Amino acid sequence: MHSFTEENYLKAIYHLSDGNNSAVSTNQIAEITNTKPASVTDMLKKLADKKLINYIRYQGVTLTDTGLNAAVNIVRKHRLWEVFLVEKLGFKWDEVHDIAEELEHINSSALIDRLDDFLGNPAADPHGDPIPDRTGIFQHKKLFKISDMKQGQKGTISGVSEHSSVFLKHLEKLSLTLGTSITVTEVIEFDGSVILSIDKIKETTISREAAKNILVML
Amino acid sequence: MHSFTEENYLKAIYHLSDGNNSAVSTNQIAEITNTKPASVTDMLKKLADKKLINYIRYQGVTLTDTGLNAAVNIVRKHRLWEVFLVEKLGFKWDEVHDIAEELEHINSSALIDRLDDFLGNPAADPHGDPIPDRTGIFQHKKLFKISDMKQGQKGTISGVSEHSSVFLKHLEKLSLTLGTSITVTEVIEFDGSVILSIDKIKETTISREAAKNILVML
DNA sequence: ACAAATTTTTAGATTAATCTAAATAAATAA
DNA sequence: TTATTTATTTAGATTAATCTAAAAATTTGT
Repeated sequence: MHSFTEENYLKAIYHLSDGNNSAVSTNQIAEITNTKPASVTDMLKKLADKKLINYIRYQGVTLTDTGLNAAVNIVRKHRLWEVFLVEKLGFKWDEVHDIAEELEHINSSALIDRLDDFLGNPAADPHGDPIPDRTGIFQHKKLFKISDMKQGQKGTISGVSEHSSVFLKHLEKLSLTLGTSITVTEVIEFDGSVILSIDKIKETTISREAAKNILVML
Repeated sequence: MHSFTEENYLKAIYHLSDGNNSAVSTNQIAEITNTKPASVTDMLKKLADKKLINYIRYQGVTLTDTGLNAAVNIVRKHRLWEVFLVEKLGFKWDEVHDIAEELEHINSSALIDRLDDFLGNPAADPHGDPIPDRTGIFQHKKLFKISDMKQGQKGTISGVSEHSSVFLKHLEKLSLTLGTSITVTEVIEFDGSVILSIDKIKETTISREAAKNILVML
């Protein structure tokens, strides 16, 4: 198995390459793993030796099949644990990230497969992110940013692309939680703010920044 | 917080000191942590510096109040996770130890207190070991080894003092699981074997070695 | 296209946890 | 009580993951 640290690097590379397996830079990895670029270089050499990444000096990295597999498995564990924390233990969606960050490193496929069944094989985590099945396959629906919607378009909030507690609490306060139906009433030209009607009842204005991070199913 | 490794040493010392906080030797610790005595000495110095243990060279160690507290907390987490694995995920009692060994290091009191409530604040784990409450207090009933029982005595199986998978599977095969009522039919003088009647129906013979590791409530 | 800025890597240290081999202290046994 | 055995500690190395400072490669801007 891979060390706790190696797993965190694989996960970081996975998240940074955005599903496309596009090349990721040393500095980007350093940033999200809270380490220095020099440390990242060391680890990249190690991961390359283990054939988990494709690495050429000065040219960034991509995950190999093995590395991608490992990364997807960590993501699967993270998201299933988040569902457990929210659905079974009653945590709020903004409280689960850090705990899941620890739980995702527990190593037992029997555990995770049973947990998956116990939770009813959920398709998405509490933030709407898709959960890969035990073979690593994602079931994703196409989602759109509110910031890309035009006046009059309707949709159902189905995900977020920013997971910070402040942002999630903010959304909760505005009743912009998963499953909520919204219609774009107006897009303000001045600053890109968006006025939404929620469940056809109340109206709210959100900043362009917020609109970019809320994902809807049309 | 304490490192994963420090926690394992504290737990080892706790288990070895048998609830009495009696002094534990370097070699004993090395044995159950699968390390060498020299490594243990190094760690003991570190734990002593952190005031988690009372350590005088060549004289073994005991836990300080802080150290005891930390150890009991790990035990609490281990046992609650075991209940979760058996009661909620359907694992057998002989399958949960290793997984709980990993889960016990997850650090979040919110998590563990919610888990405790979710499980209905169980008093004991799947092997009958008592689970301390969030303040560290154990609720233990007095248990007796079958090997100490006399002919004719009755009791309910309420715990085991050996947790290996082989032993637990063996007990399961003999229907000697927690909650089973037994009566000592006969104690064989020759080798200390014990003949039991189970639920007043069938009879089984167990070795003295097995009898020493099954605990009953009279 | 070349100088300047940025990114990445190398070199050399540090810390935590471990080890082996040797030295020392304590316990045991003749 | 002295010699032997056993337990424990010290000394000195090793490995994984990190760091800072300096060097090298790449990218950018004029």
